[in-house]
This record gives sequence, structure tokens and C-alpha cells, in this order.
Amino acid sequence: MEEHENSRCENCIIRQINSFKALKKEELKQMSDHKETRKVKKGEILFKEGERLSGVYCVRSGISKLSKLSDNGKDQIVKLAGKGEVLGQRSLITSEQTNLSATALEDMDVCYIPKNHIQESLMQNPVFTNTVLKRMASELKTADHTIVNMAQKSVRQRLARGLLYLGDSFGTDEDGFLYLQLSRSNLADIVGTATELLIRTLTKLKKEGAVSISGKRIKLEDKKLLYAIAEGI
Amino acid sequence: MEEHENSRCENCIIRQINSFKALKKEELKQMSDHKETRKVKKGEILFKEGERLSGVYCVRSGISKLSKLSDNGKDQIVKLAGKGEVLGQRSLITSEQTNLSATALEDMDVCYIPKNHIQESLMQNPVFTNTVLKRMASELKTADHTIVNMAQKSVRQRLARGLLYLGDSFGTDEDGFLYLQLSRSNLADIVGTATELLIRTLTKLKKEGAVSISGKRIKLEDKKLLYAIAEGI
DNA sequence: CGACGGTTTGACCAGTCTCAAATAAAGTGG
DNA sequence: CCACTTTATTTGAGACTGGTCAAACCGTCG
Repeated sequence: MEEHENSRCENCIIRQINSFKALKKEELKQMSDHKETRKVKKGEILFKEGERLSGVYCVRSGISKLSKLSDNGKDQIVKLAGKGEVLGQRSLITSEQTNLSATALEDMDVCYIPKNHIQESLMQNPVFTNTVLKRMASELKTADHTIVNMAQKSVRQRLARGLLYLGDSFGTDEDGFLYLQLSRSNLADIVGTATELLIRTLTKLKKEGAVSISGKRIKLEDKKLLYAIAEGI
Repeated sequence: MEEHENSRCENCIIRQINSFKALKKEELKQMSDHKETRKVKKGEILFKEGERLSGVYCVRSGISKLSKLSDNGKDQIVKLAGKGEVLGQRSLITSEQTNLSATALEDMDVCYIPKNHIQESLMQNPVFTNTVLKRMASELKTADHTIVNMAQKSVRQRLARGLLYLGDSFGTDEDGFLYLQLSRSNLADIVGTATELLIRTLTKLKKEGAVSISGKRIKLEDKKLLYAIAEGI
């Protein structure tokens, strides 16, 4: 029985945009033979903080949030991961439990890749290891940046930055609305505040003409203004 | 003229506690021949955010803060680096400017290692690369944790955690006082708050018997209590 | 229709920031 | 070593931001 082109890692377009592009043909072949494709529905959990993973997830389509529960019971979204991102890689590298939970914000297609393939390539393919290292170093940089934002900036500033980030990372639909439609509470969990305050702050931005809102959908009307707000008027 | 044992990387004890332990004898020899030892006085800056480094610093003694300036003009300390830490590695890996500034909090002895040695080893010694990768992954985990703390916890909670961190990382002197004596404003920059509020919060902790204070020196009197406070009473 | 979950609004309180001024400590030059 | 300058710490008061609770609202789905 013939496999479809798409289902082979060697032919997967996703590979072009993540560290897997550094893998050799032989490694990809191995990987492809043992991977499992999986569909994840919006709201489903890929893994929970504290779990031990036996592999990683490569996102083919859809968007997932990576979040961590604080002692006070609130979720903080640390990162959004879309097409091409590899989930679970960090904890695999340190052989620890995951420190974040991954939840689908949209229906997703992912590939599950058993960890031994990744680990072998890490040991034997220096180019791959270097690519992963670069990626990790780059994530660390943005994490440091986020720390400063969280510690030093107001909710208003963080919201402005968050909206710009959503626009840059996931784009807009034909009408200019943010492609990714987050619930208010998810948006609050990105900004790191309570839902109520998020709503009030968003409303202010609307009154000032920085954004417009239609139901769940948000449009960035004045990016310059948002940038100015984010940097602290 | 004979070199002292200590001045050779091959014999350096520091190496045992960082990624350089994964280097081969030959690499260490090369590195040692080209390194420069340097003394840095308290308050001096090793490098500033935005600079391009042509090497990394390996800390032999003393403690440095890694901080980032926010748009509002305030410094946020992202990390403290003591004996064995390698500064500037992240930006070297991504070939970018540094995203943090490094400032000595005490007199320091550091070794400056030109970047080409590190880069060569990253390309040619997979064990070394893997060690660096593990370290970076582990830093990313703590960074994620810090993000959540900054976003979700009160100044009181963050201070409690910060004090415990100082105790764990740098220990105490014979009287039980924190070894690292930070200025109030440095402490505030770790916690991510204004100096005034930091002082008030610290005073409260003292009244509650969690810490005692003598001048600049701080003693953790009741760690259990501090833990409880950090997790959110 | 009624129940449900997510959204919005109001009111209120607690937490945090800022400015200014008083005090203490640390340097500096004679 | 002292007198003086500068820097760090502490305290107070007031304004502002952000968090919480409760209730109203709305759209969806069974």
C-alpha cells in the first residue's frame, strides 16, 4: 500500500523551517518510519506540566499554547507555538519532566516522534545539534526579554506588545483581523493579568483607535501607536 | 619562565563545574595558550547590552549580575553568575549582540577566551556541544519559571523567593548571613520593583521573623516561612 | 426554553509606584 | 583625621494600577 508523499518526513515542507532541516536523509527515513501523525482538537491537551515525554511533537498545522500553572492557580502562557515548532524538545534534552503544558488553541496536525531518534541524532549529527543549540539560545534571549517586560511594564504596555506579537507571528485574515482568535482569558494569560482588567485595557485601546474589535476578532488599526504604547508613552 | 599550574586551563578546578569539562586535552591546551586572565573590580562592567563580543568570560571567582535595561530606564537583573559560569556564550552561539549587560558585584577573576576556540569546539566536539545544549536548555527552564513568577506573583512573594535563591546559590557566612551583600537597589532590580517598596517589604519580613538585618547584611531566620510566603500564603 | 460558559460592567480594596524629604553611610580632598 | 560632598537608605504621603467579587449580559447548544 502506497504512502502519500506528504506523510514522509523527507518530503515534509515543515521540515524546512525547523531544526530538522539539518538531519540527513538516512535519519529522516528512520524518523519517518517510526513517527505517528496525530490530530488534536481545539482545547485538547498535548501534554501537561510534569509529565515525562517519550518523544516530541512537530507541529504541522494549528497553534498551541505553552503554559505554566502558578501556585495561585492561574495559568501563564509562556509561548505560542505554530507550524514548524517542535514541542517537548527542551525536556527531552535535559531528560526531565516537562516544565510547561501544551494545549491546542486550534485544531492541529502534529507528528509524534519517539525520543530515541532525536537523541541519536543529537549524539551523532553535530550539524543538527548545533541547529538545535542555536534555536535554544535564541529562545533564551526572547525569554530574558519577556522577564524584563513582565517585571517592568504595565498591563497596558504588555497588551500592546502582545497584540503586535500576535500580528507578527500569525498574521491577519483578509479583513486585517488577527488570524488567531484567542478567548479573552487566554489573552489575559499571555499578558499576565486578570481577565477583567484585560477587557478594560482592551476597551481603552479601542477608544484610542489603536485597535478595533468585532466580537472575538481584533484588528490592529494603528501599529505605530501600539508600538509607542508598548515602549511606554 | 615557568607558568603556575593554576594558570593552565587543563588544571583549572573551575573547569570541573562547567561545560568546559567536556573539552579534550588538545582543545584545552589551545584555549589555555590564547586565554587572557583579567581582574575586574566591583562595579566594573564586563560588557554592555548590545555589544558584540569577540569571546566569552569564564568566571573564576566573584559574582556578576546579568541585567537588561527596560524602556522606562530601570534595570532588571535576569541572573547572577558566580564561579564556573560562562558569560557571553549565548550571544556567541547565535552570532548576535549581547542581550544583557554584565556587571561585577564583587571583585572578580575571569578568563577571557577568544571566540574562535569555542566555535571550533562547538563544530568539532559533539560531547561539548551537547553539554552546552543541556546547560542552555536548563537555563531556558528556569527562565520560563521566572516569567511566571514575574507575571503572577506579588513583590512579597518574589522577594521571599529571591532571598532563598541567594542563600541557595551563594551560601552564608559563618554567622548565617547571606554571603552576597547586595545593595537595596540591586535587590530591588532582582525582585523587579522600586527600591522603596523593596525596603518596606523587607522590613515587614523582618517584623514577622522571617529574616534579620544588620546593615547591609541579611540573615534568613525562618526558611520554612520564607518558602510559605514565596508560594503564596 | 433553560442551562451553561464566556464576556462585560461596577464597585471596592489591596498592591505598587512616585515624588519629596530626612537620615545615614561612604568617599574625597585637604 | 576632619570637614565636606556625594551617594545610598529610609520614611511619609498621595496617586495610580491592578486584583477581586458579584452581578448582569450574551450567545450557543441541547
